[in-house]
Amino acid sequence: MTTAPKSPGRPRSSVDAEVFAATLRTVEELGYTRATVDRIAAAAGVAKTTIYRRWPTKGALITACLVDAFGPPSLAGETREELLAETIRWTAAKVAEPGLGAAFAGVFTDAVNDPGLRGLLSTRFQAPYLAALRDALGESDRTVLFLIDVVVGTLLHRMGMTGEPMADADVEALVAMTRGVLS
Amino acid sequence: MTTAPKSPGRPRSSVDAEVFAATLRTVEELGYTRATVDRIAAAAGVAKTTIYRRWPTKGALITACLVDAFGPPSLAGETREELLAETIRWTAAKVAEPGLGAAFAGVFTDAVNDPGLRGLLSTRFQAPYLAALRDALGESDRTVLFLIDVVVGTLLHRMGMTGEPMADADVEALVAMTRGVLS
DNA sequence: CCGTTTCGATACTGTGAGTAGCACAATTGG
DNA sequence: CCAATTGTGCTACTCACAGTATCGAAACGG
Repeated sequence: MTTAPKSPGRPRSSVDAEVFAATLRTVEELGYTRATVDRIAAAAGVAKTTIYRRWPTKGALITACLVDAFGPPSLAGETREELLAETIRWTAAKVAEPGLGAAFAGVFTDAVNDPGLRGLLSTRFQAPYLAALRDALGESDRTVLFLIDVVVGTLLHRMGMTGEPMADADVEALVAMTRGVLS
Repeated sequence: MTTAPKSPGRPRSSVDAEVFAATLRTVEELGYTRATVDRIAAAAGVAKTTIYRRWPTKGALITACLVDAFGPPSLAGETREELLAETIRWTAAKVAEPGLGAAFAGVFTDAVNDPGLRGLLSTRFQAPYLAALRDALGESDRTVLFLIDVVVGTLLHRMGMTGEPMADADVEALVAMTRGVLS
């Protein structure tokens, strides 16, 4: 049991899912910058203060939203090459989902000059995938981090420069290119 | 002669170089977000209004600063492989220069949700390199754009996630990985 | 009923981008 | 020398948004 039903007082209304959905909806509609916390709160039918009671900053909210939307790492594939290829395709598909890519790029953007958010993003979001991939591929942290830089960096750069997610043909080029990285 | 010495009135004081230097200095010292236009102006010994008279937005200022700092594309190398490798090393070195990487990542970040800035960055900064590389490598726009996404995306992702530029060994891994992309 | 905690609403602070207006400086042309 | 013109510094604004404070009301357990 992870739930501790011991706490007194009014329980939290379960609106996390609604807030996450409203976040992605708002980001998809207005972009990351114009998706203000006020607007997200309004879209979720919730007071802004409620959001700030659960997530200390906008970056933390978006990070939690990303963690929720990406879900646990799915590691499928017979060989290591196939596993890596499927992971890249899965990442590309996630980034292409409405709102997700923009939210990712936006929070990443914010993180560049915000060490706190950078740590949060690195710990809560990237770390699980790093560990899972390291074990599944049997590669060093350094190699896996390099692969993450390449795959995520490429996908986000495309998204950022064009406003559109990467086309399937280019995703396959990415798959082919990274094949030689595995030891 | 591109200069038209025909204009009446007080000439512009030549402070562009000083402003660019102050911009990089301030970004290096305080990071992109805290490098406000007020602070950059103060560091350059210039009034904020003077900056806004020359560059309409902060993004435009940083973009101009990047164009100035990166300079024209240097295309050296006997073979196409060597040319690409040298270009990647040159890009990595530029991104690693104090302030430049952070400025690049910051403006890229801003551009994600600002179509105007995205166009500016794409036209004034990326386009010349795209054209030069396309001609020098004899590859399609699509392939060169893919390579730019990979190289720049990877370097910026590393910079963004760690706060530090990519180490030489990893740059060489990037060089090796992209070797197979050329037709 | 009571203590505790959350919720919604409103109002607020703080920061930074970008603008307006003005007095003064530096030019060109007569 | 003088007028017209344009750039500069300065001060003072507007506006948007992140994040905070406060307070009455609501929802639980005991």
